[in-house]
Amino acid sequence: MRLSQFYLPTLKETPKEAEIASHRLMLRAGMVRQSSAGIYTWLPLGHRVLRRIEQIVREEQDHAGAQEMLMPTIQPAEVWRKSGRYDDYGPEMLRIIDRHERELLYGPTNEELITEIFAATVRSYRDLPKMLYHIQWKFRDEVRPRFGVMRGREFLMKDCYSFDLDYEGAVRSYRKMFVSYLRTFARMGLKAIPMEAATGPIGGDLSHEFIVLAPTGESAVFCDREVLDIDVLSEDVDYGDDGALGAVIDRFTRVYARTEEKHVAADFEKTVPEARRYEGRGIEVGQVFYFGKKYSTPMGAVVTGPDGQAVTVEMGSYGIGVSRLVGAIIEACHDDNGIIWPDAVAPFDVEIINLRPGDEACDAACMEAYAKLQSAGKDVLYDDRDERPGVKFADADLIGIPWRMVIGPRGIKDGKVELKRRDGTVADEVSLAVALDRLAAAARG
RNA sequence: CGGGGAGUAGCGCAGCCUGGUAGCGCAUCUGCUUUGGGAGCAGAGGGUCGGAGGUUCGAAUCCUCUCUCCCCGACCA
Repeated sequence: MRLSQFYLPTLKETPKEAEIASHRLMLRAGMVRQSSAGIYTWLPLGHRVLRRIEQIVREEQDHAGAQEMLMPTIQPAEVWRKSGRYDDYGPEMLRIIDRHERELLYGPTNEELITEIFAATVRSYRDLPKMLYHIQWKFRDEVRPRFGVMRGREFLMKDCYSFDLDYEGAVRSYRKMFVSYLRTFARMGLKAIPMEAATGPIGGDLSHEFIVLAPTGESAVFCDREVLDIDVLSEDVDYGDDGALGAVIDRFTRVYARTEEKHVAADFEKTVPEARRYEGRGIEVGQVFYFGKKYSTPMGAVVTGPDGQAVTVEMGSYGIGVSRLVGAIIEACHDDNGIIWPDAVAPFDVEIINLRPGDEACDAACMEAYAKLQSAGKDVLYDDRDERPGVKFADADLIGIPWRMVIGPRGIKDGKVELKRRDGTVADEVSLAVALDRLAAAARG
């Protein structure tokens, strides 16, 4: 993509409503525009990141054995009456009346809908277990939306639902999702720590929140630093091996890691040596619940068991805040000049900066790099704008593409280009050919 | 929902107290000069002053009502 053609309305000054880093940077980098309180338009740069995050979530869900589907945003009130939540959910639920005076709502979550579909279509224990998910926009009419996309009213969420014949099966499903969440967040370059959680209005008795450590997070968290160093990506997980899943989960859950609500200072001090105590703040990016028959009973999700008897299925639900993750990643990955995207979610892999458009040697080198990187499968942003170098550097820092190739007249006469990582780990002057080789070899994350 | 604050050009703001017909910086457009970290000069365009009523010869400014947005708190992917 040529930057001169790209729809990227960056801002030099910060709109005054934005308080926290991710919100400021998303507005300044031209990723989103606010439409009304807690509702955002995703501009091309932001949309690219959203899609990449969504894709990682999708791949890990599929890998864990879940199947993707798509439920509507608008739901009938009727199914919520059946579960008893229509009145319980309160003013957070956006209620809608259509032209026939039918009561509808914009879905804040989908337990009712999926359970109804399941109940209507699945008859036998032979069809179990099942894990079904979708990635769809939700609406919760928050009293006070804030922090940009981190607490919006409209947000993109992946929600998965598991159906099992018995408790043991439900726990197996829970474990699969637990491990897939560990992998999902790790792939995005995040340290997301599972912490014991309260179950809230969704109900149930087994739940963990996944918390990304960030100083501007909404929850206070306390954990053993040991949990920060666990690597879940280097080993390949066999989702069919319940023992292996249990072992991974145990490594995380045996050490102290709790949010404020569950924190007990005396336990923390007793079980964690002082040097390993981490106290900070975090952002909740996912939560997993086991809730048994809370919905399957009222909604009639019943299958025939092996003995011919009717069995009410065991369920769980598993959410990831996809749009919130965009903000959470920025909170965890930025500096004073802008965003520092982890490779896996970056909107582009490489940015080429032409310091002197119109200069024959610079233009030729840039076009060569642009073409070769693209044919090597890289997403390339080429800053071919007729702007001064300072403007280009400032914008590049702001939008935070992981790799940067700077091509200017000073270097090009010695046959050199500058190759830099936005995170500061690489800054070299090398020949164009060497730079291209190194970028071609660079992992995308 | 309790408490606080703000709506004036795309963004950031001044003007309001003490009414007299809207201004600054950045951005945008044109031209020239510049070009390795947000350039300089010259010129130009752009505003129902959130909205509705009222007071007045006259309202961005005073009064009443209203809408929207933000911040702190309580609640939440």
